[in-house]
Amino acid sequence: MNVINTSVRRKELTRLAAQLFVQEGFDRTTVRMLAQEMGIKSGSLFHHFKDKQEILAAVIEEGMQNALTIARQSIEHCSSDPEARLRAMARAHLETLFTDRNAHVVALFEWRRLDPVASAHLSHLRDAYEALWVQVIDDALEAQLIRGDRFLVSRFILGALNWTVRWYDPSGPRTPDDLADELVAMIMAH
Amino acid sequence: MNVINTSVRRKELTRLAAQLFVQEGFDRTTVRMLAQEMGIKSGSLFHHFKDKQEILAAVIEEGMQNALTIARQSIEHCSSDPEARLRAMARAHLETLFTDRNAHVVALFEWRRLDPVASAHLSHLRDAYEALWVQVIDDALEAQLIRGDRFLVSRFILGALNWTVRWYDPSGPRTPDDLADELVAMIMAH
DNA sequence: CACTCACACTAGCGCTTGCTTGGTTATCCA
DNA sequence: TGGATAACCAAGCAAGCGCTAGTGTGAGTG
Repeated sequence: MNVINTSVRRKELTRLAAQLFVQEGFDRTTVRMLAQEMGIKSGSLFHHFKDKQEILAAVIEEGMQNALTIARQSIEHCSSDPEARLRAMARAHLETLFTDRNAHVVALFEWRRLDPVASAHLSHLRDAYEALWVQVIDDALEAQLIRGDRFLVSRFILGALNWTVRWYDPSGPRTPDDLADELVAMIMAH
Repeated sequence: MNVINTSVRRKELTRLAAQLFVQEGFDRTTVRMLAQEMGIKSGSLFHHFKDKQEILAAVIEEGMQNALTIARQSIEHCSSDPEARLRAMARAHLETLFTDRNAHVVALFEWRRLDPVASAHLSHLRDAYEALWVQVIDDALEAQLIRGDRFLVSRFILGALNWTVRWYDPSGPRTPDDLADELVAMIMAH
């Protein structure tokens, strides 16, 4: 009954749960469905997670940790040029969004199903992630790469990026990097 | 048991349902909760709607019809200048999004709960609405007001606009029109 | 060998769900 | 005045829900 996914088994179960949560939505996913997908009986599920809520928290935490790691790496291995950093951040966002799609869709659309304790805990991770964005956007604004109110600009950019999960088709001709570059080009003041 | 909201009573019930669906989500909203909010008993609810699904469809249809009406009016009462049209469209989108917020949040986030029949029917309304957008964006692209791929640009813009329901605070200092203007300014190529 | 412990099972409890039934009341037009 | 009709209610059914209790088992450890 851990807060974070220690065992390999639990990590795998979390991955399967994420898939079902995306497919059916958290509320419609029953513990019996989860158990079947995991190849066990519904009672056995509660050996790994203390309740259904904890499965949701595990899914979201897993996704957030990955996103944070990748975003930090992208920024570090990147020149200090504001445009390059903005592009790198957008690429990293979309990359995590689609390599780890299930977890992120759950994080975006099932957040409100978290109980207050888990929500408070995970909010810190989300804030840390958004802080990375704010800094990159601030730099871009200062360099006059883009224009506008820093609060609104960051919301619009994140909105446009997050909404991609609703329409983007990974099997289509466009790569996530294409999307990122196109978005940056669209908002840049030449 | 109508497809569209004919009676005044049903329209009012639909409005109340929309509010609850936003507050709790469709799945977590029970027919007993709905009935209580409407001031009737849960059984009586099925005199107005044949099942829970139909309530959802009524909510979404109501919101879509309103959005279409307002968007069409905005475009008509507007100069043919591409920038003015783009701005008008963004304003209309945000205006409906916040005057009729509940219905639109439901449409955006509970669409997948519709049964296939209702979904097919309502898809036509949604397509008609998006067609308005595509035309305005095409004009803006042709006038070189904005740059980029028409498909991606329209997705990004709608994404940024739709995502506002997740963070915008109507009691704050910014009006929906402020948001629309800021977004248009952000993506315009000066 | 005895012991622990992770993991799984069976069985089912207590409760909530969407929805139905059969009957009552208020309204309105012929 | 009478009869249709819309709107409502009390009661409850069948199914499904999250979760618990108690048990079995096979692998690793002293």
